[in-house]
Amino acid sequence: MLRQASKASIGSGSSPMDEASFELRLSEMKAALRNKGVAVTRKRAKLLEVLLASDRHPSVSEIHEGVKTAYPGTSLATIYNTIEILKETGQVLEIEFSASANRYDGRIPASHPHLVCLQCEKVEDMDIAAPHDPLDSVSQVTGYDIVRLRTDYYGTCPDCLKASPSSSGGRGCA
Amino acid sequence: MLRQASKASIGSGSSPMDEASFELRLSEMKAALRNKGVAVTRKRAKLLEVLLASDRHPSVSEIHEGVKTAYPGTSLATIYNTIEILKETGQVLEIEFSASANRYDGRIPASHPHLVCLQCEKVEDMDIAAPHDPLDSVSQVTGYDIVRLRTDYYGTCPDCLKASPSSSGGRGCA
DNA sequence: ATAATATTTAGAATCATTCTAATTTACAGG
DNA sequence: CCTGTAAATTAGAATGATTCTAAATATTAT
Repeated sequence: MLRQASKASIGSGSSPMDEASFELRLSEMKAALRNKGVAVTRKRAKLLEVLLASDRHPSVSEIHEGVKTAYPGTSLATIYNTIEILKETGQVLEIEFSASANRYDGRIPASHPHLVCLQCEKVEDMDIAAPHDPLDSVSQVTGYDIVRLRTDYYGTCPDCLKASPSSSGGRGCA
Repeated sequence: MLRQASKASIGSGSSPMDEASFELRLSEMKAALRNKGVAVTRKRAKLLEVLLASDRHPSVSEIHEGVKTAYPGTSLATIYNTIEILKETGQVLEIEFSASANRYDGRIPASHPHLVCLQCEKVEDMDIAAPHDPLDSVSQVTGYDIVRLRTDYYGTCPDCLKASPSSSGGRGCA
């Protein structure tokens, strides 16, 4: 089972993630890497921590910045490499954008909807109950072997609405 | 109102679009351009036809190829320019990818779900009934001014399953 | 220690997209 | 019909995220 279907909590989720879940996810991710036969180096460990510590759904360069605070010489390529491995092991969810950098969710690597602010480019989890396992039903009805669902809501976040109640600005993503 | 909420037709939609709807959409798009004060030049008219004639959700270069059959000297920039105007007037839906070219839906410019084959990169409309106006309810619950929803299902299409029943291949989009 | 392997690196290459500055086209008023 | 102004179009350069490459470094098992 992926996510319970009726967790109807409300609104946008930007909780700082409690210690326990943090450590649990961290171990899961490390285990997944080891499982695949790749080493959990210090830089990779730091990358995982940066990824989990942020509630921003960080981009590769944001992660890079975070890792560099501990290991200044780290190359961007290392971040891209490791993210690639995490994708392969299903330990990170990639949220694609064509007009700006992709964003990554390491906390909840399974498909789930997000709220994307077109103005400030915030990306938040939207932990409203999703329909009722759309993946399965869509697979059955369409004949596709559905492996991933992307659902993103785009608009202006309450903060930006307060700041400038104008409508669409910023990024051109659909 | 955007789309009726219980049109529960089944599976993937790749109908060739009947003459009547084609002409109707074409006029709508042309009217929208004129309305904005931009001319419907021959190249732009051809672009609209190419966009509507294709059930592939074509990319900019596919559109470019189509326009070039009628106007060989057409520049890529013209396609990008016109697509940009269409986006501004809400006459085309952009389906973003970071690992490959964006795709465009001129037939149904409002937000709606698609099926994306990870192997052959087919993009189909998924005309299964969506929940029940998610945009409004999400706006109310989150405080966002939601203007656009992206819902895409990723997997392997029946054709590709037949050809090679292996699992995930191809593009790395989420 | 040593050899074999995996990791990391800097920088080059790629590719879709956007920008720029110049050229061409359309067209309104004489 | 001509002419001037604005819009449309163009080729090519610039951008920016991502991927690739080949060399350097670190790790591990023997």
